[in-house]
Amino acid sequence: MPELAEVEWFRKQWNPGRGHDIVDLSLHRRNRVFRGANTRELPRRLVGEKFLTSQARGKRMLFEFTDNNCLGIHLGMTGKIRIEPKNFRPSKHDHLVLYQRERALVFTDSRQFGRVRFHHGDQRPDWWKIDVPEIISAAFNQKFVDQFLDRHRKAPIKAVLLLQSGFSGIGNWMADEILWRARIHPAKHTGKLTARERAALFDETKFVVRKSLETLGEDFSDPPRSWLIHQKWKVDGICPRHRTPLWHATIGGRTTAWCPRCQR
DNA sequence: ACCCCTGTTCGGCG
DNA sequence: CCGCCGAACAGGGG
Repeated sequence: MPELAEVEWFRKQWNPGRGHDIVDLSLHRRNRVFRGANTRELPRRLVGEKFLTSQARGKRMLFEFTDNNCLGIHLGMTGKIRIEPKNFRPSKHDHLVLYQRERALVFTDSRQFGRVRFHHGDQRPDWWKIDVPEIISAAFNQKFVDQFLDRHRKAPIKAVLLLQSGFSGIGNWMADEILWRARIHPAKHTGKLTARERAALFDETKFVVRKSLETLGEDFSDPPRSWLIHQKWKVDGICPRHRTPLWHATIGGRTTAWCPRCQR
């Protein structure tokens, strides 16, 4: 389920463990979620250290520990983060468990499209340095969006909204929500967007992200009832504006829902 | 059985 | 070299 707002909520689930030592650790080092990670060094370095803090960038999360250790976690399609009691016994898909004296911090992912990275050193790891402006930041402005759209003129706008190098943290449902609000057909090629459409796209991206963080990101509560997300997966989904039946197609490689009346 | 999936990466192709 | 597209990854649910 995770796009930027859900990622933000999952990240906070480990907050009760901040300031407490890791006293033991469980992982299955051959699992695909650890691809590229040094799974011998990870337990050796982390046990005995204190979990300090965490942050998110788009769909990526960074968890920081004492002695210059950090974990990067990406949730992929089915990744989840949660807290369990200190005597928790991991099952098949609980790939990483950090045990503290009072609780266990668990990362689970049935499909293993997610990923766990580990880094030790006083510099931030290269995979965290990637410098894409967060959508809620001032650096994500109309100029940045226009330049990004210009670099991808031949692609359908739906596909461009899914590119993490420009729209950091946007995924399939947020992309559809933004296009519906901005009244842009998802298959429209980016180079054909008018200046008015580009401005709407920028405004609605900011709006959808901000409102999603206030609801899903805060306490996992639903976004407003008037949003497209509540209709897009229904067989008989309708446009929340005027009840026109939604259309569905694969655009940009992903299932897409839109209103044929609002979005042309 | 068969088809679907809120993500990313890689190889082929134009 | 750039950028677009489809396939692959893996497992659970309808």
